[in-house]
Amino acid sequence: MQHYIDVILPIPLEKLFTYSITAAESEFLQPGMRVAVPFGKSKIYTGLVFKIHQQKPVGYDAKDIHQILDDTHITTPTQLKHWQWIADYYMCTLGDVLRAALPNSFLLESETIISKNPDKIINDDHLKDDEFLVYEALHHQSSLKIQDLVSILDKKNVFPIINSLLDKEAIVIQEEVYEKYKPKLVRYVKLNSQYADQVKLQDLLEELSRAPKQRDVVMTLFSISAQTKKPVKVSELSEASEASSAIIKTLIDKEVLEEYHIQEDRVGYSGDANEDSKTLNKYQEKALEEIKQTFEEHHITLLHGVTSSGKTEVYVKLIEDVIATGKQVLYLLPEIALTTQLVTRLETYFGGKVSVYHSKYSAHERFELWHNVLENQPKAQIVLGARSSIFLPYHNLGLVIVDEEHETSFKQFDPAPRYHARDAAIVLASLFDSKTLLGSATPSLESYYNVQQGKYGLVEITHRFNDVLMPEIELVDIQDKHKRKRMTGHFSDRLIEEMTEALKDGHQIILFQNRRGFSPIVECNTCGHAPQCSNCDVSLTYHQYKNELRCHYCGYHTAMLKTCMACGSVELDNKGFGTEQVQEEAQALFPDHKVARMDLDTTRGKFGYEKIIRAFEEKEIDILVGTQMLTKGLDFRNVKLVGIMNADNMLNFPDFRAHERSFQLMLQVSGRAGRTDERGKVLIQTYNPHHRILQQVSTNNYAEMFKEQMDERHNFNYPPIFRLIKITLKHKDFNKVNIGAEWYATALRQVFKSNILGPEFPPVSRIRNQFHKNILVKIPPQQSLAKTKKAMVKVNNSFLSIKEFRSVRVILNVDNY
DNA sequence: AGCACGCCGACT
DNA sequence: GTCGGCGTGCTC
Repeated sequence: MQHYIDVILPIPLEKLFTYSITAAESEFLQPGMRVAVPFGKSKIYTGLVFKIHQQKPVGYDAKDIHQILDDTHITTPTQLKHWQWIADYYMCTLGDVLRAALPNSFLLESETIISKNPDKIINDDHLKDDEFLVYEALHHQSSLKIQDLVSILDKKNVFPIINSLLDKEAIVIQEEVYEKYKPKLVRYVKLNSQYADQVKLQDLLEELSRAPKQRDVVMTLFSISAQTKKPVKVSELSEASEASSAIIKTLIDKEVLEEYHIQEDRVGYSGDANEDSKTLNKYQEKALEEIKQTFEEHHITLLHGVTSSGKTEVYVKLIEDVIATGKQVLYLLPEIALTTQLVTRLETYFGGKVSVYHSKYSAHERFELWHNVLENQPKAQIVLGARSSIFLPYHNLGLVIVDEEHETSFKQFDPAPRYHARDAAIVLASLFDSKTLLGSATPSLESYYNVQQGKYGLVEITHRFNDVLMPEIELVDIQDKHKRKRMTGHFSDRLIEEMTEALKDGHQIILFQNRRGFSPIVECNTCGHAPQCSNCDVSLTYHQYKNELRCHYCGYHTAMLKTCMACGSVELDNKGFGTEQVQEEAQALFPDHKVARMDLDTTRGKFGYEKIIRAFEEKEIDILVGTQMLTKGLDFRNVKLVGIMNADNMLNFPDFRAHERSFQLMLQVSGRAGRTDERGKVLIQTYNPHHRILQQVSTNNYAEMFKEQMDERHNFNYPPIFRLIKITLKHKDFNKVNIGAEWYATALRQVFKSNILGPEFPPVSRIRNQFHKNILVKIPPQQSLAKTKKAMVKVNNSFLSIKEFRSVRVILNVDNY
């Protein structure tokens, strides 16, 4: 009996690949193990065993596998089911999912190793110049890699030379696979245990007073370990105390310090005492009870708690319950919120049971966490992670928490799989037959809609922790201020007043300026009106090259207006202002105070973000100017005032979710104000203080916002009523994209009629020399998703079978919002 | 996706 | 004459 395996390869091909294995191998192999397999003429890839069977493939001979790479499966059957769901739902291949899911160090690729043919002596005369160079180099070095050849020959394509050398039997080549992972040992120091005793410690310090450098080192060690409550690395200590390694070595030799090694294990938390979780206040207590109740009837519950209501403590209680039963917990957060206080907070409650998974972590760290989860180790019982942590090999997941559920960064846009981590996490939980808790102060419309539809349970917390009042929100009409010449740059007199006041009392200020989109929208300087598309609920975008206004959704366009449609003014403006300008102006207004900026530019470095946060917490910064980054998971105690510089450019953003996003963003920023005893204040500057969303923000009226926005979504057939799939065509040839997109859209229209929008150029139509064009498929609520996708795949296949279009890249993005 | 094969222009 | 551009087709 012949045995075969179907293997997932990390390439975007629809098919699985079948290899033949021996009977012994079939005994040993299980789905979820990795194998190295030959692929194509010369490559060896790492593949994952998907299925073991005895069906001989028709039409080709299966190759033998190269090697088995694992002793036990590294993925679980549930995980493979989940991946299959992701591949189906988000219209990508299992290979795409595999590549996103496995830490890089699992996916070894082969490397070609070139060495001399020992059985043959070649006369140099028979070699051409390039060949001679290579052969010559092999005299000095026994083996060479492709990269080495490239640099020796200074040529890109070295394969012809390798081939001719092979023909002449001068060399042999070999494909080698490397295990990339090596455990890493790090040197740590601690005070020798004999000095745990206070008296002995006193004596030691006394003794060291004659060796000031050594004394410094010991003192620094104290302060570091007091601050971080973590083991201290030798490197850290020597850097912080500016002591040479010789001094530290002396101390170790004198047995003052003790040296030890730890296998570097991610950011494993090693502080000892776990703090007991906090007692809940009555609102939290009630919420907790309600969550447990709703879990009786629903698999998913939405926790809608105002900012600073202490949702985290409620999560902590739920997590405690679940881990007591020995199950695992996944706590999903937007990437950026992970770098902050929250991690530390959970670590103080759960200590070594928390593991963090996050794209900033190295391949090694991910590799280790993977194993810890797979082996169901206690230290990975709670995984705190960004979106990619949904791919880990959970065993018995008991609870999934998705915090800041409304965050759009849960959706991956590029590359495939273009999954939404919240939605994929819900599916994951259901595969374990366990519960999901979504948390947000400003839930996404889709989740709240699901509550309304009875799919999710709902629990609300309407009081802030310690009964701190919600900040007072004031709208400042800057159109009026402009008219009355009460503006200094972008600052209204009201804002300056409040800022002066806050600074006088030693409070801190946050100024929020959302970075505007790439293509500017047009705004009337007199009335603030921005022209809207007549078919879609979005603002039109100004396109300089044609001097026209366009809608990016339906393609509607019109010549650039000469006068404002609302008030007739000729002062139409399309200039934006960003955080940098705000920072400059704020500094000029308050020269005696420290103003800092937090946006993509200033947080680029590895710890840039933490540095600014730290500085702000330590009150080294009085005024912090920033973008949306400010809204995520930060807990500043001393902020009294939040200023939103211009609410309009958020509201007028050309996206059907602009209003929802603005509402969420503004409430989230507002939540940064007044977190302790004093009531905070929020000033929102706008040209349009009567805008419904601004009214709803100022009264914190989520229900009304939800209702009105849902009406809009109903009227314009947008999610969550309709579903969306975006198709992007890319090619470096402008015409090809144009003609191709037209063909594609026409083909789709034959099936879906008017539910196809576009093709339309995106705001940035050329990226990296590739032209882009978008088609939007709207899927009515009654229409089967599976059938829709099937029909789309069919269109896609016929498209790609047309010769001229074969080179056009097609990207399918399901739920592209 | 890679990567080889194959067919045309511009240079040592 | 070759080097190398990228169109085309294939990978178990």
